[in-house]
Amino acid sequence: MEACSNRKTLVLILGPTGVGKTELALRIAERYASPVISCDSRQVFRSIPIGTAAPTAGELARVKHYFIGTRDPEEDYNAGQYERDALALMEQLFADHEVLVMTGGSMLYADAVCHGLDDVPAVPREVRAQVAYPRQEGESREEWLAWLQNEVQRLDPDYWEEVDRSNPARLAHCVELCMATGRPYSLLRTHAHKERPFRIVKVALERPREELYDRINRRVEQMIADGLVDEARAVYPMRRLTSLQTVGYRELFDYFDGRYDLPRAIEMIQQNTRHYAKRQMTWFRRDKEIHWLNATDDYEKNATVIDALLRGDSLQEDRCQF
RNA sequence: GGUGCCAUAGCUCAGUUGGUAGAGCAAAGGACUGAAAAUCCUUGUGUCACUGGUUCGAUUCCCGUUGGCACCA
Repeated sequence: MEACSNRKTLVLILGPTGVGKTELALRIAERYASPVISCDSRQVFRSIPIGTAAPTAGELARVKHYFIGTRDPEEDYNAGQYERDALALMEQLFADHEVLVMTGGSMLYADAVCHGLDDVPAVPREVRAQVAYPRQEGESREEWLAWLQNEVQRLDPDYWEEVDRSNPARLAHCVELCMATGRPYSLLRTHAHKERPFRIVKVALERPREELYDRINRRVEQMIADGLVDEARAVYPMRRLTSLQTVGYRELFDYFDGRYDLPRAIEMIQQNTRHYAKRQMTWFRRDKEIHWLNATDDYEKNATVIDALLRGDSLQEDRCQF
């Protein structure tokens, strides 16, 4: 334990959307006099606070937050950028904090902070435009997928052996990087886990499926009552942007386009949010570093567990290697 | 009241010339290294409304019952 002289600790509060992360994070942050560092790929953008369930003005006033509404939806933002931004920020903050609280549901962003992504160059927008669907007027999804498959086979046969060949997002990313660098993407994929100069304690909230889904359904109703439709209408002209490929907006864009009526759009938002929560649970379940907390327990009980984890007297958690 | 049509998965429906059934959607499980609230993969849940008959065997054919729809009164 004395080998672990560096006690700087990041407390990462994870869990599916709607489980109750925000309130727990605020209280833990207050308890440790830490700001809250958001780990959310959509709350970073301004103009879309309602649909992304961003912290409210009241919550933002309670505790200093980072990465909430700090980017323009027009910007390309991604997990790699977030890794750099978050680490730079934490380096500063650790100068006068022993404990920092981070929370959010963006799985890849959390992994990027915990062990880093491979070092890959940024892909110029022109290259992305060449690969993006549709490549020309009238191209079908099938044609695009077939083209991506061909390109990956040609440019990166090794990656072809391991990719999910029916997943256009994966294939397109490979093609973009091959085109941008002139080398196979698989050479960049080392999956080396970077070491961080601080300790990481990961907790995640869980609650019974039925209860979670009920909270999600009700939260969507509340978002509508809070003005989500107007918020979506305001960003409708930018609907093609990556930042707006987001649950709560796509469905309303379809409603604006006359694909279905508002009640149907609301049902779709609820359903897609449930799907999203399910994917998050699948991801987090696999992460053996996570300590699970019952979201239905009271705050005091969960805070006590977190205190214990921070003291390092947990079963196996003291994985500090400094 | 009469006649006709319908009743099959959570929903919408297909189907079995008699050998206990399958699609879409919902749902569940999974994958995941720069769009990750994205993207993709896998899985089929059933007293085939109820009762009786014919039959080796009925979800399928026949009688009746119940419920729904339509038309006629």
